[in-house]
Amino acid sequence: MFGISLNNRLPIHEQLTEKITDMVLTGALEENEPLPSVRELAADLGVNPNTIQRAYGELERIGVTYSVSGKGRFVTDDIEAVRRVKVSEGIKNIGKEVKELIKLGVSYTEVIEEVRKIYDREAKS
Amino acid sequence: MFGISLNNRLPIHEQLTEKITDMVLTGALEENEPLPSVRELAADLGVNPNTIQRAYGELERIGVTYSVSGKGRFVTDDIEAVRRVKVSEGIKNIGKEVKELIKLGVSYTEVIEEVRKIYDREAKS
Amino acid sequence: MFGISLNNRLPIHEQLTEKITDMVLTGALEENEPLPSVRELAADLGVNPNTIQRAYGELERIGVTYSVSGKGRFVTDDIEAVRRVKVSEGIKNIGKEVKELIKLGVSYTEVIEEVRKIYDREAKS
Amino acid sequence: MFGISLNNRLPIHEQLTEKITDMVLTGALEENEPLPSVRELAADLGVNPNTIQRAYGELERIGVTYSVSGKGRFVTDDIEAVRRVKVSEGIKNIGKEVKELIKLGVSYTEVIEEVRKIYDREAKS
DNA sequence: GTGGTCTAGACCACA
DNA sequence: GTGGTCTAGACCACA
Repeated sequence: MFGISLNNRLPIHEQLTEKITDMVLTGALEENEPLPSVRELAADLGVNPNTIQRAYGELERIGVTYSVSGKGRFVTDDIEAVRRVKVSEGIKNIGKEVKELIKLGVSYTEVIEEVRKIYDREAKS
Repeated sequence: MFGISLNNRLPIHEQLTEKITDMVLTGALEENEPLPSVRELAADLGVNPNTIQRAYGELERIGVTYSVSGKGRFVTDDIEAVRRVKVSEGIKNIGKEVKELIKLGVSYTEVIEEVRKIYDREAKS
Repeated sequence: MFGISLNNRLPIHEQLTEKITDMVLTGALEENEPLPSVRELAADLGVNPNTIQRAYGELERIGVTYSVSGKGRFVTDDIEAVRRVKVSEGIKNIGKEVKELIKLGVSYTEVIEEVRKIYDREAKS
Repeated sequence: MFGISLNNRLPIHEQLTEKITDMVLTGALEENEPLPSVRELAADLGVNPNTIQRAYGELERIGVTYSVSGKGRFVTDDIEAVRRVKVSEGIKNIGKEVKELIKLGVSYTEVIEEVRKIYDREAKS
């Protein structure tokens, strides 16, 4: 269903949260689209319902989904907002890493060079 | 002594490993300088000797320290090697983050702009 | 269960790490196969859980196993990678020994002859 | 004096034993040559006399030295015998490693190739 | 005294 | 129940 493989070292609930967020951001899940119920998804994935519950709770907390009582859970109607949050998180993380590299004596040019390489590689694929 | 605050969520042994690695890389600890003994540091930090032992074990595994039996532990005599490992780790991490941003539609120019900002800020301080 | 004899001079945790790595490489343990839980194996071997924990930690560090939180530990899904590491370690060790023999004046032909003998013996068995 | 650096992870007494054996085998120490006294060497190396005592004991046990009561310790008068022991030890070690590689599926030709490489490299230097 | 190993047992997050 | 972390404390080799 969700194509989630659980052999990772990350806690399952985090994997799920990440995966669903990813699907929302890539358009695999659309705005206001309903998500499977806790029980259904738990059965599908062969996972404890508590684990699904936890992932769904996190998704709601970070604004990826909303719930309508008695109806179920749905993808947010403002995916763009989620994207913005993710972008700013990513930039914050890069900031941390770059600071680390500065402390280690890596120059601006070297960092830029690395970033360029990645863009070249990814652009092709 | 080591100015280690243990209020983080990170396991104590990891905090210690990180802290000492940092001190080695910033020059606060010099090549071949002796580290406090397991028992001494444990007493200083109010922590169990096993926890120190574990951190010291990790430091040795990653090449930050070496131990001389019956004598104690010392900072590696090749700090530069540690630095190289840390740099390549940092670059790998940036790679991951940049890929993430590409997926989110952030352009090359925007990423570069962010990196430049950080360099400007850090260069001043 | 694991047929581990703990009468060696090697630390128990190292014996265990070695034994399990061996079982993985010889196919006695298959990819993604679950390992006994820390507590279970500790009881089986009459050894402290911490000692098992330590061995399991090493196995994870060297990529022989992975752990899924709340579920347990499993044999890596890429045994071939472990094999490659072990081969390169073995070759490095032979290198050291051969250098030693060269220093002692042993000729190329003599070393080769010894290697051939071992292959003959092992091929038969 | 003996050019021994003690920053290794090996116990000092083992380092000393190895170093002196090496000096005997390379001709740096000659047959029947006297060794420094325990006290003298301990002072020279800034090491506990017990440690020297222990190394000297091992050297005598493996036939590298002999002691004349009241006179001191001397290099064996049959260095060739020491060499033979070392050679057979080296061959035994290679045997172990080769067996390991056979278990890992490495072919005879590959091992030979590696040995040849090392000979080529060492022959030049 | 110094590090290395191990036992005994508690507590936590995760499932 | 399962792994991860930590405390408390013993014993050993090495110096």
